Amino acid sequence: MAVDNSDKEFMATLAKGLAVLGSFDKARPAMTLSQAAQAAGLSRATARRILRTLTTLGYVEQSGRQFALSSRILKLGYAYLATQNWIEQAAAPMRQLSEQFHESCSLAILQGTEIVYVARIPASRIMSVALAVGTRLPAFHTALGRIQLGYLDDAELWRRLRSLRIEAYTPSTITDIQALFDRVREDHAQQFAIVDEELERGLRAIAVPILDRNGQAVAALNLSTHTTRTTRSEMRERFLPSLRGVAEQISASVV
Amino acid sequence: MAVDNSDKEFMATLAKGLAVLGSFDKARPAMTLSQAAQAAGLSRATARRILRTLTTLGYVEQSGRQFALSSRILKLGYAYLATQNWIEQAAAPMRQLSEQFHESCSLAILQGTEIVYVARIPASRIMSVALAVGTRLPAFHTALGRIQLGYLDDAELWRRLRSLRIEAYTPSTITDIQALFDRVREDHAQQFAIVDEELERGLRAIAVPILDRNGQAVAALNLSTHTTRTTRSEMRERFLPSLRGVAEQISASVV
DNA sequence: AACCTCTGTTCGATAATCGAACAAAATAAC
DNA sequence: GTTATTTTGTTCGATTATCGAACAGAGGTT
Repeated sequence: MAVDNSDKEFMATLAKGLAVLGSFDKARPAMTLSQAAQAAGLSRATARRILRTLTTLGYVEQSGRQFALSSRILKLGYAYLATQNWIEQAAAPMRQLSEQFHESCSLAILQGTEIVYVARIPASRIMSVALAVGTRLPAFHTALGRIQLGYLDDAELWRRLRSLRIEAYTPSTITDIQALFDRVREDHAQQFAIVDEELERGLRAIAVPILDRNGQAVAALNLSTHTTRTTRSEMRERFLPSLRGVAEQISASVV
Repeated sequence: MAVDNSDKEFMATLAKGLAVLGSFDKARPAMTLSQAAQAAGLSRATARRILRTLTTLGYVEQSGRQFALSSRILKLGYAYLATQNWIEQAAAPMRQLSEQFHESCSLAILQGTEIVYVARIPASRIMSVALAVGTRLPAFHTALGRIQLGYLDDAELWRRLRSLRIEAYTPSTITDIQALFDRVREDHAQQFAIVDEELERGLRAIAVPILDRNGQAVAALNLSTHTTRTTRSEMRERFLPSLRGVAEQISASVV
């Protein structure tokens, strides 16, 4: 774990504790003491002290030799959402949008080269992508990310492009960084992004930005579908007007 | 901040860091250094080191003299959801239920004397209660909580009742702890709970338990409505069969 | 029963962390 | 613009929190 040795005020113990918390994920829903030590890059004794402290505080639960996150950890994530009124207020209009088009509707914030989902209304379908609030996806290969990246200046956009670890998730993934740059600029000009199958076969999504009063993107809103259900032009013609309407509604409550 | 002095392995630095993180909330979306020190019960120098460490790690953002949670905290805060497949898989059937009855549908877990929402499909209505995942509400005054409390033995149920700080949220709030106990037992016997206006005027909800393979309640599922739209008997007759059906579906994916 | 893996505990050593005190910066009041 | 007040940044020696190797104990597998 990278520690900022130059800053004597940096609290390594806190960082280690958060590293342990952050090592639980979908692939590792529960871990033994030794597994957690390995996942967080710590000694067994240190990991043990951290896990026992987290258990005492209620953020982790121990069951036999297995440690797992407690639902109390949601309080930390919720605190962020609770401080963003506009996210709460987005839920109902997003639901209406989802109902109107029978597709999933999501709200996400750009963070570095990723997006993080802050609200999600799943489609009422058996074949529906299950994504929870908190999920992170690559920004350059999602409509939600691409439209927000368009609000960065060229220097910052290139900086993030160069830091990207390019991965071809599907045969459709754009991997040339100049092509990605151009696409971000085009999407910005038209004020919406459509991304097809760059992360997953069959997945097509359209997104528009949520703007603050200074005209800066603070988030993006999307509708996603399967390529067999909706064409790109159908998205542009049928989905986009309503998506823009709801985005403006949400933007109005952003401070 | 209460520190377990008896346990020499308890990591107070980690606990202090989490106390600072936990001091951000709806009432305190952003704080200065001194405010955070006060809110977390720490010295200014300690709070400063913690906030700067959290900022370096990306969980907090500094803007001038103000510190606020960063959206990156969602990764920690919602990692719990990522570790629970059954919650992800619940989203689509919950959405279908919500569509069928045009009401909000929620999934919540009991924790002490509170419930914490882990999934929510809001009704497609302008007058819809905005509740985010992570929201906590009193268990004894909600259908979601009352039905889960029914799975505790008498001793544990009384222990939690006695620790309850009774508050009359509305004229309809049950405040007599014997009456609450009786109601929990009755609801358990009938395997569903209906709660009317105990937390908020006009709010009526019906909930059923989500069971694990040992027949223990791990969560509860509800549908909520406004008292003017749906009567208690309509809930029992129209909502309950479908609610039970979806609850069984969700229970099947709980491990 | 033997072996292997994992966890619990302890200790002296190290360095992380503390917070008071003072300097510096920002804000408020006039 | 000036002055006063409030808040934050920085530093230091002191304290103690934290470290991890080593060993004992527990649990699981063969």
